[in-house]
Amino acid sequence: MKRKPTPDHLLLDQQFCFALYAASRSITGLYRPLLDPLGLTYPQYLVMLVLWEQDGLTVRELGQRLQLDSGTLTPLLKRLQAAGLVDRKRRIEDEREVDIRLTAAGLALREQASDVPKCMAQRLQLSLDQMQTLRDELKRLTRQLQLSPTED
Amino acid sequence: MKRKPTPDHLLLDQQFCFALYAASRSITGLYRPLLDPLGLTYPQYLVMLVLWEQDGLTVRELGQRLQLDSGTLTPLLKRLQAAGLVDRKRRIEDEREVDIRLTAAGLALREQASDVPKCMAQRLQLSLDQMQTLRDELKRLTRQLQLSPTED
DNA sequence: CAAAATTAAATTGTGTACAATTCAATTTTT
DNA sequence: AAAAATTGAATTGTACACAATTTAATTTTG
Repeated sequence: MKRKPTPDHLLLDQQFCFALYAASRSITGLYRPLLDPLGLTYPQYLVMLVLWEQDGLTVRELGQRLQLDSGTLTPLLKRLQAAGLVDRKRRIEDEREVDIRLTAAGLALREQASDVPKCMAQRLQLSLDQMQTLRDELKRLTRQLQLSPTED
Repeated sequence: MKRKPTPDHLLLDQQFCFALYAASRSITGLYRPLLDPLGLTYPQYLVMLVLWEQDGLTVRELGQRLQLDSGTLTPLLKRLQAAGLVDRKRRIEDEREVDIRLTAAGLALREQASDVPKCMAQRLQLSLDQMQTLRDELKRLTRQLQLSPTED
């Protein structure tokens, strides 16, 4: 008695989601050798990108930007603080909120990070155009998912 | 004295990699309500997909397929074993290797999982064609990165 | 064939992710 | 204004990821 083979739609190689998951981890791995010298992990680098863009955000605002909650951000930010890259202090206007500010060292690190995107782009072997197209499709996808989380 | 603004290439919204990272986590979140009833996490679901496709792989072979190492797989597989979905035992031919086999319950779960891909596809709001195109681009990207990890 | 090298899992340690709860501060209601 | 509801971080607990080390088994070499 033969066993039914796996239907096509359950094959790993058919899964859009695995392709995404694998690509995401692959790329994080590609960042590692670039970020190690800066003393940053990839999620920490993302936090720094946001702060370089706009300093003095609260944990909540950082979370909105990066789609991460306080359970992830609080310990991550404490590590950035321990590394001397950010300061954390309660807002005077509202003591519930914690203000995250770059230190001088944190701001200075931006210069060192300045080459990272170019290095990555080279390693990715994608044209700028391909990269933008793919990026925008992914952004659209993410936006779509966040608008209608369970409906449809 | 004005501070230099962040150069464009360091803006979060410009980052291809953040788009990928955010999309990946978004989609994992979308799987959660579908997989919860099966008692699986998303990475556990991926392991099950591989085993449904080909039963009796070693930890190493599973790792190759999913790009995960034993540090991730060993505890994950122990949890699947604790859930009664797989058996783990040393190979007789080579006692270093651990053979992972579906239990009857593990095999039976495939029927329940059968609708998951269709549900996901619906929620993603992408045509089958768009999904395949995007998937194949991501696969190509991952393959590319694994071929030339640091060179170029 | 015994020592050295290699290999496969497991273990250890660090750092995310994220659900759920807690705690304190602020707003809203009554 | 006091009680109730809400909000923002932090905390707790579970589950990945992944580098690095350890352990045991097998191969390769001298």
